[in-house]
Amino acid sequence: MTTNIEEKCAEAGLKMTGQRRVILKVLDEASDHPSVEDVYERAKKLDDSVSIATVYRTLSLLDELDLVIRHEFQEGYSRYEVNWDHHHHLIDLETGEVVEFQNAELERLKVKIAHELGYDLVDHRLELYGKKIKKK
Amino acid sequence: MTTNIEEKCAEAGLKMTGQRRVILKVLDEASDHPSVEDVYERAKKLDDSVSIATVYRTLSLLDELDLVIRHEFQEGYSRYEVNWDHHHHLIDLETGEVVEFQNAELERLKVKIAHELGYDLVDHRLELYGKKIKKK
DNA sequence: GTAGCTGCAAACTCTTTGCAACTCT
DNA sequence: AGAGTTGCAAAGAGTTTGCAGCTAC
Repeated sequence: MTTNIEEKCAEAGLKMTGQRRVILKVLDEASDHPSVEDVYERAKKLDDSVSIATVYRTLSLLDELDLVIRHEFQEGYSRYEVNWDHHHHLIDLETGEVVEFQNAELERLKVKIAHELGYDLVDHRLELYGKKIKKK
Repeated sequence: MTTNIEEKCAEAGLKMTGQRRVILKVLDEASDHPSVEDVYERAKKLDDSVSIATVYRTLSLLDELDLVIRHEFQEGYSRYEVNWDHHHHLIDLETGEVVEFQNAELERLKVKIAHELGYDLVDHRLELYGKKIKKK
């Protein structure tokens, strides 16, 4: 069984090596937002010939192809996720947990703001940083 | 003449050394979003005894005190600006130029989104990435 | 066959830190 | 006087890269 992302790599003309297949599988199955180190650790469990240099190179490639999104949540390193659907993130300042959300009003607003400034919107990021409301 | 930011440093109990005064002056006069290296270069012109280690240490301190905002515009390094007023950024993908903007509707929306997810909003960032609309 | 991919290790960039000397308050 | 601050250089973290060998197509 090939993953959707694997098909897109083939379309882009990438050779499907064993290491890439493993890295794509890890990304495909990740429900979180793994760091390069995370991807490397998970990939090694499936195939310990994978090196961290290949993980870096593969993630850079996937980022260029827009198959993956690179995040910098002010942590000093990058985290990645498969570019399935468009959404944003709320980072829990107490636990580091990342909550995903979408909001139609926001999508409309951001295009409007960019146009008012004289720009065509190409990309954007919204990150909310918050603390869980305590139940009384 | 003391800058506003210098007064706030005094309130926070920081010693006002010559190096700090120069770094604060550089930040106070910056109308852009300088990197650490930028701040260092500008400070050195005013007082070449300033070291880059002090620039790093000072900017970290100012960030903790919320007198300054640290940005990571997906460039692999940090950029800073004085925390005068709350606003967001549109980054021109062709020139790297950074345009600042504010939007009341957005402010309302972000609080609403956080609450719907069960969070109190502490901080947030919105970055738009776009290309200038060409005049015909 | 060959262009592209890999692991390894070295190199690179950005940032932090230990230390002895110095300086605001 | 003394705690805080500094420059320097070394170390640390994350990431990139040159190279020789390997592999998908």
